[in-house]
Amino acid sequence: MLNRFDIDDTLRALAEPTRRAIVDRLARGPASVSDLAAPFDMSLAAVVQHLQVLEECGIVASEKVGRVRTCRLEPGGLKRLGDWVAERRLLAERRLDRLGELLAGALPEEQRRPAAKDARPKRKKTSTQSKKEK
Amino acid sequence: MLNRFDIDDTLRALAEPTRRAIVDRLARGPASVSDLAAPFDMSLAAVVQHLQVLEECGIVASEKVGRVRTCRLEPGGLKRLGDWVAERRLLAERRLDRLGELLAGALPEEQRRPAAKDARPKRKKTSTQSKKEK
DNA sequence: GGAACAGTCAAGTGGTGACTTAAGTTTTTT
DNA sequence: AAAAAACTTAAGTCACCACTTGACTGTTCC
Repeated sequence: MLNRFDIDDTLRALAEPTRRAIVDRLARGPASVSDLAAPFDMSLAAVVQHLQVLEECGIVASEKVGRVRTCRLEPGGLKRLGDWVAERRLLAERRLDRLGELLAGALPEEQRRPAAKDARPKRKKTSTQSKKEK
Repeated sequence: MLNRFDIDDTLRALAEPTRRAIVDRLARGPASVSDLAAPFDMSLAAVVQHLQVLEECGIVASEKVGRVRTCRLEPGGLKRLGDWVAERRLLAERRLDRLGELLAGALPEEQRRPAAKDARPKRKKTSTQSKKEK
């Protein structure tokens, strides 16, 4: 229920320099829409649109009082992204750890193939292996 | 150095479901281009293009041996994003802490950070340009 | 040698999203 | 009451980007 925000929206929101600059500004404290718009060389309407995007994915919250809308960072927004990143890093790192143990453990110095699913006959062709990347 | 990658590319790369799915797959271990492409209902060329994007921002690395290109996660890629997020979260949270202390009135003034500068201008007397010069 | 495999390259297309301007609303100031 | 401030909404434009197709290169298998 509380997770009506998904990571896709979050990442798309932050994949934009202007919106990231807004986040940077808001990390230092709340601000009005006009304050947020001031540094940018674009229309106020454009900044409002950016704010809508940030709000729809839960990174920013705002509240209107009188004619002024005050925006602030919503802590949960960045947390969700941080968690997403941490998850993947952990997964990949643990995999590497296991691989390391495997390598340290029981391997002769024989040339090792990357965890082949099926054993393929190593027809070693000693000739030039052109590794042109790119 | 190794920091020719910037956060903009990283975030734009991950702001795309297919590329995130590729990252998820690679978090479980290396895979060939065809392996990566298999789950998707799109051309191989499209997947290759996604991989190029992921590689250009340092999230994925790959190496070609024979006719097979094997891709893997580059740990630094996700780390940089994690750091970026953590920075902002920390900034925002510390601000909230200071605010909380301030409200509680529990601090002798000499221990306080000069937070006054941080207080937002309630009113900008110089209501200069509501319209930009452009 | 030739077929199948694994990927690469280039050009083209459609949709999305970041802007614009222009007109409207609500609140505050004078 | 009128004007100004601070947004808000809508409609339109344009560039970019995800994806396609098709032709091509290099490698492995029979």
